Amino acid sequence: MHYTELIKTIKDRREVLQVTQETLAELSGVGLRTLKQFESGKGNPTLLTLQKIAEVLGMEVSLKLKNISGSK
Amino acid sequence: MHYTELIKTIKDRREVLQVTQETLAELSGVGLRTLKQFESGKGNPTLLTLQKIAEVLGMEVSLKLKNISGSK
DNA sequence: CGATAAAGTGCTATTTATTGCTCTTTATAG
DNA sequence: CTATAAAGAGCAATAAATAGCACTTTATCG
Repeated sequence: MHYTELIKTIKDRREVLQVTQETLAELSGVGLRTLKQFESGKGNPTLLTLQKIAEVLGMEVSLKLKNISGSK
Repeated sequence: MHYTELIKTIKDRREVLQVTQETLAELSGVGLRTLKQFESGKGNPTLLTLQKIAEVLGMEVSLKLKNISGSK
């Protein structure tokens, strides 16, 4: 997943769950400023920050192989 | 994927490809020190750093939903 | 139009990641 | 045991992420 895709995934997921940035920030323990920066495409969050955000949204950060045609 | 799993995934993948930390650092543009810290479990890399490392190893960082029983 | 809620931005202090250098530790091979 | 290669770690400078505060922008509603 490209950088902008990751952002969109988080953003979309948050909107599906109808959670505001403010609420997500509180629930995840990530600063509101950090979350805003990230979602507006201006951040380079640490892995920990990304994991905390993903966790609240019922998601997880993972690493997967590219190019594997049989992966689906 | 939990934090230690992510590290292990990178480490294992690097060893499968028989690439040293030094080579991976050069190819990815990430500092050797940073890579060493990460693999030894002492880092909290930025998303960009993780992406650069994963890229060279033919992998990618992704976000996926948890709890979906039918995901496999 | 004005009011409200949510998102985005400038500024800035503090913390932390990144990096190179050097040194140590841990295999592995001769 | 010695030599070599790879990985790990202390130290320190620099760059960057985090975070709060206040302000602006945008969208929605009455």
